[in-house]
Amino acid sequence: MNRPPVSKPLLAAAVAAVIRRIPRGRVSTYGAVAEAAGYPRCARHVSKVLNQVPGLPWQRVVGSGGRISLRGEYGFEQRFLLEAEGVRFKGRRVDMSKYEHHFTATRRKPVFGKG
DNA sequence: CTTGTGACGCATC
DNA sequence: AGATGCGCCACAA
Repeated sequence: MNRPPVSKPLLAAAVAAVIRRIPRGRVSTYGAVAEAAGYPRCARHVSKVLNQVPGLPWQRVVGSGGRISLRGEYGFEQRFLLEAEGVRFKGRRVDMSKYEHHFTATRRKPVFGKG
């Protein structure tokens, strides 16, 4: 199933909003952020948003499996910032079993009862 | 229109 | 576990 081309501003806003929901000391992945923002398979765009939108907790977005995608100095910077907020690593990867943040499913339908 | 590129992700060797 | 290939998606040349 194809999807029409994404709208840049909408994607940027949605993705940025999702990234802002990642709590301190937690991480998410490019793919998961894209999906939670409503743009599955747009992982590559997430990195672009991280680049263009200032003030985001950019260090909390890592590659699948907890890998640091950034190369060189920026890679060290990201790891440093994450460890500074308590995220532990297993080798070169974030220990995702402990630190991956799972977004609460976007609720599209009304909920009855206590909701 | 074709080709190359990227803070991606998954399958395969 | 590390290296490669290929699909993905938008953009620049």
